[in-house]
Amino acid sequence: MIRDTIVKNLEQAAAQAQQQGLIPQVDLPDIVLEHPQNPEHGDYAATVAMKLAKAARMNPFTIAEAITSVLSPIDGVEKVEVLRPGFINIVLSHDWLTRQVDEILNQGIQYGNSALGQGTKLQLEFVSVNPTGPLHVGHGRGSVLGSTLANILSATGYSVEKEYYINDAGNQMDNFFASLYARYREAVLGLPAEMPPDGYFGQYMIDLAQDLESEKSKIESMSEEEAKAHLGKLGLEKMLRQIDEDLKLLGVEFDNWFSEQTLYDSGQFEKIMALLGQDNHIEEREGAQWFVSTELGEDKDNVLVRSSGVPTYFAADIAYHYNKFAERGFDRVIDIWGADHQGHVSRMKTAMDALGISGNNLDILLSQMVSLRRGEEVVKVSKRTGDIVTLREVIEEVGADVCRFFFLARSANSQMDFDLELAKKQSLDNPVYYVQYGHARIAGIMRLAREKGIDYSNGNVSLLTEPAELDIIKLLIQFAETLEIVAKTLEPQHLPYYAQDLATSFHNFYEKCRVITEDEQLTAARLKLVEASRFVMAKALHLMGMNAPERM
RNA sequence: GUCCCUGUAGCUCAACGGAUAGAGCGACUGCCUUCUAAGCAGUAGGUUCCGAGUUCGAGUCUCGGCAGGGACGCCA
Repeated sequence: MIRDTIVKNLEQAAAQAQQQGLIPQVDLPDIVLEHPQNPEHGDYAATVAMKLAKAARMNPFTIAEAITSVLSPIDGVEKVEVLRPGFINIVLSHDWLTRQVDEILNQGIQYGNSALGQGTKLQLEFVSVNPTGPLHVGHGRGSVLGSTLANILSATGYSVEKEYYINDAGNQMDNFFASLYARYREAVLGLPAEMPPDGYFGQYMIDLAQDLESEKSKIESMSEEEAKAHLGKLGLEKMLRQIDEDLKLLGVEFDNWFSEQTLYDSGQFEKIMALLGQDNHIEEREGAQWFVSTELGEDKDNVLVRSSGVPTYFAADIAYHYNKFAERGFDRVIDIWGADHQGHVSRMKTAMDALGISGNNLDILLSQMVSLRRGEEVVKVSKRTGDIVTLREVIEEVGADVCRFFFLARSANSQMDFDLELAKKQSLDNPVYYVQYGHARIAGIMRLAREKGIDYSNGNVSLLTEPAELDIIKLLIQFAETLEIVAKTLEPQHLPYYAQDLATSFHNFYEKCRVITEDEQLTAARLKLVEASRFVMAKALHLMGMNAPERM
């Protein structure tokens, strides 16, 4: 990327300026290039001179001049200017810019990819909802976040595996089994039954029981324990299948579904307990096994194994994460959790440190709560009664693309209102369609070009001189930068905003510059630009898991 | 009480410590004999919750308030 080239050259120039005694030998800050808002300030701007001013005890303007005076020429850079108080503004050359159109066409669908991740083996775990009920909107947010990050991290050179962790062991499973068995007795066997007090009371449990009606004769011949286990196994499978289907509606798929139960079956759990015990991180109190995390800087200690002998969720999660790093060899792990798990973040990292795995290799993103609204009316959600609006209902109501875009465009750590009314009412003027319409217009032009049999392969891109044309090119070359920003910050909202900017600049171009005209030379050049825009626009949409429609 | 997230235009939200804080929706004014008007151009709309501090420079960092949400269990 030219951005990297410029940074490297500026670094060399700064070092050289120091060697020549133009500026004092102080530590050089990382050189950061930004895109100035004001086009008069060039295409890139460096602020290094201002940052050096204090340590160097020099006027930033003088520092900037010193650096630029020894800066060697850079291919693609036309002009380097120093402006008060000490900005180094960089203007790209017209020739280099237009050449990028050919470059994009050469790279095709690869354009925008980078080697940033250097093949780092990375696991992204998200959703991981307990399979005891259907997904709701909040889960949709996490799943869109996760799948989009996975796409972008793959494009930026990480070797990514997407995983869903199935909590198929422990308390909530017992509860689920007991609830299902009770519902089955009532709904299928017509017998009295008592739901567990903290059971799952949603209507879906009754539906689930009725779906298993074909098991009736088998169940009747079984003991209660056998029946519970049998129904539970089938019910769990059905729940998982439903979750999988709902996620697929949103365009979310996993590479691996990992069962919690296997941690116990494989001895993984025993292993981490032994490891922690051996380093004196475990103490027994009142019959329970405690992780002495206060000694590692945590606010409190946490139970790993209850006095009943049943391990806690936390303990299983430690074993699970140990498995990710130590057994499966991931270099880096990213988890996406709901904000209600925030209290778990710090102790999880601490546990990793205790096992000799740096918690720094574990990133935990929290996706904040989503509340549903219908205009002024707040859509009430009650977990206890199971009275929830499911993710599937929302997708069916507003569409998967709208759903994905709305979730993506908001930073994960902001709570959001999802207004169903707005998502639908706006549907014709909404940013989602604005972006997709940009792609459809592009496709329309290319379609016409094909119908007319226009060969633009020899188009001369240097004929692209209109500001509207150059604006698009400048945005196209920012695509890879945007993907890297997302990969570094793990904040995918930059991509939908980029896509909107690109759509704006294309719509503007469309209005000002007719592509297919009598002028064959210009037509060919512009078709190249349109085709390059199509690659990038389609890729941006696909990375977000959205459709890039040919027509609308 | 402690900890985490948030507070930016009427609404929903952006903005690696940089130059004149931006989009979409909503409001108002223009633009369709042309490759799609699901578009374009323009106008109005801001004490970035409040107060201190750090610095050449703060919506962004620090501290203290205020407001909303969340977490503080041998639940997950």
